[in-house]
Amino acid sequence: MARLRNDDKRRRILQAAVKVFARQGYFAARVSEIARKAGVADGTIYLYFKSKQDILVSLFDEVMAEHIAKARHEVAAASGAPAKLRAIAEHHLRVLGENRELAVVFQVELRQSTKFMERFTASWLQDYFSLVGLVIEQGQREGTLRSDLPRKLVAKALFGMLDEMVTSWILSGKDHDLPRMAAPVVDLLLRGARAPSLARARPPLRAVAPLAGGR
Amino acid sequence: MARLRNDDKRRRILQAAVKVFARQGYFAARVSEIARKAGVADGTIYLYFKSKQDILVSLFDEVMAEHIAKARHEVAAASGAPAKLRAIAEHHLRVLGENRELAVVFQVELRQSTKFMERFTASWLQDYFSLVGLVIEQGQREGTLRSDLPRKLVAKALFGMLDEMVTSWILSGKDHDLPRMAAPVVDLLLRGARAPSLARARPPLRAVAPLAGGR
Amino acid sequence: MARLRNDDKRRRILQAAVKVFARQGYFAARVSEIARKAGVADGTIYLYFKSKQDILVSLFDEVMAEHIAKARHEVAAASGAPAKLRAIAEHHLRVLGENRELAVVFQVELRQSTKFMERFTASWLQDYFSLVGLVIEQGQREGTLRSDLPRKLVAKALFGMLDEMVTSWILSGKDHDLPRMAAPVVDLLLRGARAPSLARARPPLRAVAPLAGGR
Amino acid sequence: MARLRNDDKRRRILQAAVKVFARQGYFAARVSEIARKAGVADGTIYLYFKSKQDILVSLFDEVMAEHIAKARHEVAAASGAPAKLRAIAEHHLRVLGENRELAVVFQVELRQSTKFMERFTASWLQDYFSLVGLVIEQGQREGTLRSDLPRKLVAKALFGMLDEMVTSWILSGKDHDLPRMAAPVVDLLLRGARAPSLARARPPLRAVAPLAGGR
DNA sequence: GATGAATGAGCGTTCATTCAT
DNA sequence: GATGAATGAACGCTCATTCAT
Repeated sequence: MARLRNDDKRRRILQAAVKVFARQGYFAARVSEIARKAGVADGTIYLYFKSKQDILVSLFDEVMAEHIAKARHEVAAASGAPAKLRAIAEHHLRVLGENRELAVVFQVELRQSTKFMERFTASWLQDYFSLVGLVIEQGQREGTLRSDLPRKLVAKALFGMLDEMVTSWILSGKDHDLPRMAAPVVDLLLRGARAPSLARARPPLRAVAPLAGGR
Repeated sequence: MARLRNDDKRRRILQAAVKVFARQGYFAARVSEIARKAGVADGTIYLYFKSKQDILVSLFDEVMAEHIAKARHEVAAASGAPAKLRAIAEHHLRVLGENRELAVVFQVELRQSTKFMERFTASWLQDYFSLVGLVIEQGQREGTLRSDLPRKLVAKALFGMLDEMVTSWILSGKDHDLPRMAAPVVDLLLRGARAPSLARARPPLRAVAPLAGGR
Repeated sequence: MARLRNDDKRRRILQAAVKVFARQGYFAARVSEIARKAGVADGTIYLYFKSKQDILVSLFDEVMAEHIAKARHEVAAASGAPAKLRAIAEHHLRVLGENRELAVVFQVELRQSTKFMERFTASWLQDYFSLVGLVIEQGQREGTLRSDLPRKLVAKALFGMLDEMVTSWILSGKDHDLPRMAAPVVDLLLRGARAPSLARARPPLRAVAPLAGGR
Repeated sequence: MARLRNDDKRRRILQAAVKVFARQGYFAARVSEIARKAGVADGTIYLYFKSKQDILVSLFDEVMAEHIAKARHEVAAASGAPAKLRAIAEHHLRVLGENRELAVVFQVELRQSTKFMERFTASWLQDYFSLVGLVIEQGQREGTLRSDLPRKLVAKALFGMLDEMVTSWILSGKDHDLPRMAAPVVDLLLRGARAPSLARARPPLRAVAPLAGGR
């Protein structure tokens, strides 16, 4: 019971923090404004979090814990490495595309310092990379992906491409559908930009939908 | 003469700022420490820059102005879209790979706020994207790149991949050679990750050198 | 209770401010010294006042609010315009004569800028002038004051005379009794400096041109 | 020759200072702005004045030196104490009424601190008071002024009345003619505010106690 | 004499955090 | 547990003054 009430208060603080961090940026954000928005006293924040920074870190950890599990699940449900990569990309863009404020916090505020980024990298990003790595390995075994691919590099490349799509989407201010971009990104990653040589008789390519906006 | 002395002082301030921003982060950086490192009085900073933030913005603008010109030059010197893309990637990684502190400032500190990022995006990144866009267009005309490529998306993808390589390199703390990664990144972008289908008789791929390090 | 503590703290800050402003002048006064003298932390000042200037303005407003009421009361208690004018003068000199530090703040520090003075003039001084104006009007009706007096000018003159007495007293450094001067000042104002001529058959007074505007 | 050029520069600095002090107030005034307005370099100011404060003090001293002499002259030219008092009042109001900026500096900026005021009081104001004192003494001898007048108090009263007229005029923002007020002020001082009683057989005046102190 | 670039001391104010209630 | 009044360390920036040219 007390547990429930506490959890509720903690959640309200985190939700308020997302809004405030997104709007003002981490440094300009005032703990007292988070408290006001969460409907608690300033001091109460410190019953649930060690410090202002701990709010940001907790935010990140809890959102990640939730989504990394879901991502693994979706990957497992897809069959074939290409489909699994598409699932990863879709999940990545869907999670951030559904909540612009959260996306701002993840794309901008979490990258305030090498300290934060190292932490981010050491925990969640390694999981992300190894998930992609496993998918690639499987693709290589099943023959759908080139066997000479440097796996870590591909993982970083995929993350980098998607990350840029998200950042671009945030800054564009436009409201086009972010997850829609998963398909063309993965398509580019899989097929590459190079024109097929004539000798290879290829069917005409399905045109990729023109992309809205941006950055 | 006076010109020289001023320029020298301004440059020393900017150089000191790179070091201090890289080490402490923009917010934690103290103007007085930049002054100390530059060998000038605190007040002197304000003869050359309007504010602390103006130091960061000027840093960015001046470094960009210098390198964007060089990049165009190198692109012009390369022949064929694939080689031009490689030139872009190499330039990107070389500039940041040569000066880790500058790279930290560009990868981390400049992304402190949506304000900064919007500025960055509106100026330099658009140039970057349109440069890549032109190269792709040329590649499509000359038949080396797929004609159905969404140009803006490819530009963003390339930037995102390289950006992630730089960030990864910074955070890894290791000292492998960043520009070396230009080739495999562009190779992946051009050829894609997908295995060639058997029907297409392809020569064995040159193995990409295993990538060092990290993140 | 909390009310008491707050009021007490606020009062202590104002009292400390009077001392510090009087001794150092408003500009040279340090907020941290006011805090130290009031026995609170620097930041506490800003729980009660918006800014350093707000301390000065509040000081003025609160002292005025208190004394203007008392002055009206004393005026009401006196009978006849001459006695009422004497009451005003006595009150004026008594209030400032009782607290030299407060007098310094009122005579010197509050006149730092046209901004402050305009504020002062617009609020309290208008009240002062209209109080005197009413008394003069009454005196004219009851026949104790000349009917051709320009009321506003007399009000300004009385204020100016008393104001100079206070300033003079402050700067003299001596400790004679300020309120004692109310009688001779009012006597001079009432009777004038001119010697009575024994047989003076006086021509009717030329009316003084009505005075434009003012303050 | 050099003398001439210097004097010109010095004068230009003082003229610029009047404008800047009047507009911004002494503390907010920037030495560099005075320099700019005077058409000289910042450093040049310090060839003519010891400090920012010295500009203000010099301003005051030089304007006073000029006008006090003129005032004495005008007093000498008038015959009879009442006319002499009128001459003083007219001079006072004319000098300040002719140059609103100078008036602002004298009424407001010069009263920034007890330091300044003590200086002002010790020099020029004593001259003012003794000039008035002599006139009163003469009036008493010639029988035009009451023989029981406390001379110093009358001098202060006259100054206070005129001072308030000037301040009032500055703050009113209106542009009525200041010197015009000399006559009614002196008339009030001479005749007093009391209505003449027709058949008043007056008892001899109770002497006012001699006033202590200074200024 | 004149310049103006350089100096560096100095301070109002904010706000994360604490702790008595 | 919850409160919110109180704390006090911390710092970007200004500007009167100097002095090398």
